[in-house]
Amino acid sequence: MVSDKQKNILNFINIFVEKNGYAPSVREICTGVGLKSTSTVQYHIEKLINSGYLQKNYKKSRALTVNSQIPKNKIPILGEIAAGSLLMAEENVIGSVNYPHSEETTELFALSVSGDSMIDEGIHEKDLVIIDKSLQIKNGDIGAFLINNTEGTIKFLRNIEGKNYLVPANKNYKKIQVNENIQPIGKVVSLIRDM
Amino acid sequence: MVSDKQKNILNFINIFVEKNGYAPSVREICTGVGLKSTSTVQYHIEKLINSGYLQKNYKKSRALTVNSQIPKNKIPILGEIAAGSLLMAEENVIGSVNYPHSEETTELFALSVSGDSMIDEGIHEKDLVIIDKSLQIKNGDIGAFLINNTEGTIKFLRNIEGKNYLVPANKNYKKIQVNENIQPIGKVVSLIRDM
DNA sequence: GTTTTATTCGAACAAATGTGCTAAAATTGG
DNA sequence: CCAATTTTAGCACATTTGTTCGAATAAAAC
Repeated sequence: MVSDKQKNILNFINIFVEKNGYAPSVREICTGVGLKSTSTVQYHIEKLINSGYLQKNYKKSRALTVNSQIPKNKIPILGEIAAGSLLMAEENVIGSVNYPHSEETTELFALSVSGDSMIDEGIHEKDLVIIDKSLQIKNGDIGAFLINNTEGTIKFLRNIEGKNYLVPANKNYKKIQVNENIQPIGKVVSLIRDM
Repeated sequence: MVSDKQKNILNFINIFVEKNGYAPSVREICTGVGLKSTSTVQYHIEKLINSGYLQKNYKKSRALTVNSQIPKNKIPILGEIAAGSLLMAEENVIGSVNYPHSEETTELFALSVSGDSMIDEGIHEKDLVIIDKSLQIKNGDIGAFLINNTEGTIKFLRNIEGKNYLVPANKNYKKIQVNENIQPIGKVVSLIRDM
């Protein structure tokens, strides 16, 4: 539907807006994407508008607005960690959430908490925990783990007498020694609860 | 430093950008704030630039950018609720945080939790609670309250035998009957914890 | 190869827009 | 009331900018 040149132009506009805070003029797009005629750019702009990627305001300068596809700062919410598939499979994405900090979102995802094994730490069922896959889980940290390639869980990681354990924050649950069936996913860096 | 008219103009630009996605022209500002001369607007724009509130690009149209004080979707974090001043005084804003939902932010603010009176609800010290001032606190809700115009606190609101109480979620604290010294601020709608 | 379609160019025009200058009016400070 | 400062206005000008038209070129379809 949209040609490479048009994607190119859309991309240029996006970058320009992000950098300058306002949209480029037709002529700035010209030089930006290597075209010599303003009407060529007009031609592509019209296509992009018809395809729903852009909006403009007749005869007003720098009045292009990009129909934002994916809002910034949003990270996927994963429902349950499906068997086998190690995370992030698009099928598992049940929504997205803004995350307060950090611009880079690739290593982050949110997991909806199930169960009450961390209740004493104030982590409730249905809370969203933000997990950073790039951060290693260290002794004393709360981390997300994958058990038997099936079940995702949030627990403390504690080293007791030289051995690593997943330790719940709930007297009704027991700690589990880390073995080959337990795979670390990432560190829990934040918690969001809606009420 | 900046006059009322200048604040007026800044506000107009902000609203315009939010609504249209691009900045207003000098003449649009003219009619927008009720001025008849473009040079008057120029005059104020220059002041705003010198004061650090605006930026512009010489001879480019609609190239005004507001030096965003509070980024979009970000809501102010209030440290402590100062005596007398009912909220939102700029002096009290110690930071800002993204909030996952809702575009409208005027009625929202975040409060850093102090104390452990709600620990059994999993609300910890230093957690951020998001408060919606426009939502009435109903029986059973967790709300933010102002006590003696001095101290801000998070508690359950519970109606017991026809009387309203602020009820903590911690056995070591006692419930307080709502009286004229207790003023509701808003409903707690979310919680954010960084770890 | 021919036709059709998509893309590009160049130039010119009109409108939108930022800017500069001077002077009047309003406000403030004494 | 007078002087200084701030604010406003009006107008003219140069530039930026979106738009239009016609034609040339390139790519795709037949």
